[in-house]
Amino acid sequence: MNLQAKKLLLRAMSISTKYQPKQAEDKWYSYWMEHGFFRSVPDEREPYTIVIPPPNVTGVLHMGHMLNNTIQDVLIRRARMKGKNACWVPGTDHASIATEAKVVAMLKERGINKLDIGREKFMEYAWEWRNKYGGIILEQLKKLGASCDWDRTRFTMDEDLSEAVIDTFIHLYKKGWIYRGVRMVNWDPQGKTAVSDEEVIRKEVNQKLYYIRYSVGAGRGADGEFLTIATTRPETIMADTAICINPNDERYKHLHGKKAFIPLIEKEIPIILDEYVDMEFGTGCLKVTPAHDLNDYELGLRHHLPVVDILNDDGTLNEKAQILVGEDRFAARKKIAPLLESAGALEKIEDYKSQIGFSERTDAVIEPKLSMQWFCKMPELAKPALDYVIKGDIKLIPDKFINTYRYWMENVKDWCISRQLWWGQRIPAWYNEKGQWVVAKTEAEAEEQFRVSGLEFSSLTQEEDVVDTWFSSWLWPISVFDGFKDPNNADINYYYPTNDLVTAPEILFFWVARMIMAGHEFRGEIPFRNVYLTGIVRDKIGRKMSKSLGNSPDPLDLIEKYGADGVRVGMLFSSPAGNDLMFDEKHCEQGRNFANKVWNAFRLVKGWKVDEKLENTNQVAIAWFESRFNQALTEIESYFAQYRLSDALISTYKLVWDDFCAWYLEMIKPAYEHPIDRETYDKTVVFFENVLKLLHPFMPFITEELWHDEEVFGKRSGADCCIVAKMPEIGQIDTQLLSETELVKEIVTKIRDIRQSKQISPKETLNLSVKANSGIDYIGYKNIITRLANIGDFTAVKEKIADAAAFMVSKDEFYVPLQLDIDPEAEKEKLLKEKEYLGGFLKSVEAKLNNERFMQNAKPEIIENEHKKKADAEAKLKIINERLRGLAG
RNA sequence: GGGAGUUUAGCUCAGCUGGUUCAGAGCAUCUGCCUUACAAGCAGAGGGUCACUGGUUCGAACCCAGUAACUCCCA
Repeated sequence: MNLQAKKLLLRAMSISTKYQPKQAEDKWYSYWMEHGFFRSVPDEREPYTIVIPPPNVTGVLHMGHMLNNTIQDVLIRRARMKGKNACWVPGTDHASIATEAKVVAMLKERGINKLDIGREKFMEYAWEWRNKYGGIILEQLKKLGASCDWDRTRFTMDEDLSEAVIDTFIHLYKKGWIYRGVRMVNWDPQGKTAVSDEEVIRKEVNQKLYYIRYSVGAGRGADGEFLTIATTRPETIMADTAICINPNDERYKHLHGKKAFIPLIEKEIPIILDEYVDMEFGTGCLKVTPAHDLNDYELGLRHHLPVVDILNDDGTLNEKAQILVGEDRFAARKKIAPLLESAGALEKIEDYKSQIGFSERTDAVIEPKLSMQWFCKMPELAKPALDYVIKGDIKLIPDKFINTYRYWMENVKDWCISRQLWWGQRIPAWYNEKGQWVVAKTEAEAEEQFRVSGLEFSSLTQEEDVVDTWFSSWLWPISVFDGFKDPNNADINYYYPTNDLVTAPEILFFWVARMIMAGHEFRGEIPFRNVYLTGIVRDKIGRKMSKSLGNSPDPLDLIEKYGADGVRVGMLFSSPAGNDLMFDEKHCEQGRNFANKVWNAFRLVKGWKVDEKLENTNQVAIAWFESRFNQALTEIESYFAQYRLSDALISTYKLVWDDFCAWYLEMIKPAYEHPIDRETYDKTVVFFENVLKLLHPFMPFITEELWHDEEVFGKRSGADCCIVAKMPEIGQIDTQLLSETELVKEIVTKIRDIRQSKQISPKETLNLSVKANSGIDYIGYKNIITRLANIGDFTAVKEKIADAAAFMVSKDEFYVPLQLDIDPEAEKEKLLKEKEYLGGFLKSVEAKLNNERFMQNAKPEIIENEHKKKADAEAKLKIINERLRGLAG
């Protein structure tokens, strides 16, 4: 049997050489749940609170959620282990448009039309849908290990939360900050609702620019006088109510005061003058369509033009268009071109690129449309919300977003809060038969108001519209703690303001800014202290990961493949705050490999047998790792304080893989089938426990799994879990020991290098001598060096040794006597190369020291350092010269 | 059109107040290894005009100005 086969057999018999995440994940997640470790109730400890950005109830977990929730879970687990009362509140958002669209689609499949069944029946179906599918995403979060307090799960349409929406609506209305009016809004013809400016996504699109002739003057047709306009929307010419030219445009001076005729329908419209018209664009003549363009609408207001709206709510042409009635706007656009052509009114068609608005939720092309909507005044809400961020009461991480935030808050427009949908909180306004209205919480209160103001009514009807989804989610940090219904309850007083909010920069204005406004308006304080803005998860070639592109891996598949811990580590490896993350599955693989490394390190320690009689020969290694651990811990704490999670993870990774596994465990590892002494073993077990704690926020499952190994850690009580273990605190750091050990590592590496280059097997024992010019006591590290480099004798000498491979570490000389011939020429070449380099270095240092201006301007410690560099280099040069002389002789 | 950001090794990114031999890490690559925890591993190695051009400075990846490319936000 060869070695490979033997090894495979051995593996099959003992515990697996590979970490198997699956069972551990299910087991420990249930265990944590059963023991209520995620549960938080107010107590005497300091609270640490995060409210989840509620994912859409229609949503399924995507990579953005993975990143976002991994970060939140790392923060919450860390806080928990630092002795805070950690509370992470989960929940979902009802997402008006998206959900209503799904339900409408579902009904359509069953042959049911929303309008036929009416509002109440529709809401029944919608609730049925959400009860069936609404929780999926939260279940998926559990697979990731999210340690949310599930008992606190909220939904933005829960009764209490909806009531808060209605109450705040009434509150703002009474303050005069909510009003109703006809305005140009962004109309989504597919969702058949208004959407806010923020929900419109502008994209550049290839279009056609149509040049259309309008005949001019009384004798139209006869003398053939016409003017030409350029438009991308020929199907709206029937809604034109004027032609506009720039009064300064010499080409059209003769048209002042004349009339033009819309082709096809031959409707007479005035030619008006306004400097708004860009003489350079198109022909310099602009068709004015107040009903279907925001700028035209404003132009129309200035010139008192009538408004002719030729579009239905679904984007088809209505009878006011006179022609193409019933056609969809895009179909009409295609069909009108030949009509114009045959009427001799189409001059030419050009290709043209321009920005068009699309609905964020339905991706339909947005139609500017005049309609009666509800608005919320923003300036007074925005002012304090801006101040909190400017003054630093709320920190944005990274702070580069402050500028963007400020710009938006200083240029904020009134918020269109009504939506022509059913799924959501219905606006509490009540109308009589004449269309007069009041705002009231209930019909009875509304009736009372009508009576008080002496208005007649026989029956009242409630406003059909619901409020914008964000009008409920802006209350989230308050409403999840019942802060509206019961403003002084124990929860809100304890948990609010929350600590950290982790979200995507895309919704900084949509959501974050408005939560700050709501926090100030309804509680007089900030809703959270820090906003951690994650990047967008992109694929390898920089495209945003999306379902429609099909470039996003299914997160659950990733978890299946690499384990939840592996995926969490993979997500965090390259995700500094605010920077987009170029996702590569390779990172998850690296995360999985890391878990496996920890697993195997544990197998090693677990396999050791203690011999109580043995003496501890590992004091130096133990002292070193202790210092190294504390040094790394200092670094990691500092990264966390700066929200540099990626750096914190990388530091942890290196501490565990390089320092603990590659160096420390190798330093103390007993020879095969040899026992270990009690003291070293016990210390190592403590180190391992500390390592597990440090790793836990990043890799909760494997750490919990190992934590409970009875053989190594003994039997633990049911509540003694890694998830609630106390995070290690920074202890003593022996800097001299640390720096000397770095030299020791260098010695070991150099010896390994000699073996590699001279083809000496690692199994062959070599001897080593040191001529320590620096005065460092290398013999004190004898145990470490002999074990790691397989050295037999290690002695200190006063003179150099002949017939030995030589190398230098710092300014100390090391000799490995070898039977082999040493090639003096190669040796000489190496030394000369080093000498040349050192010479150059020394020259540059001396140049600095001889530079008067450097000596005048540089800080004293810098100068001192240059002196030291000089002395070191000179010492080293001296040794090299001696050795060169030795070789020559 | 306005604003912000990015540009450092093949890839993803660090590099803080300008000052160590400062040009770094991980991944990938190459070489050698089944060495009794781990081949999902170990040992070693190579790899960069710090986008470009100027300036400030005793000294610049870092500060300033300009240029280019890319990204995002707003109109």
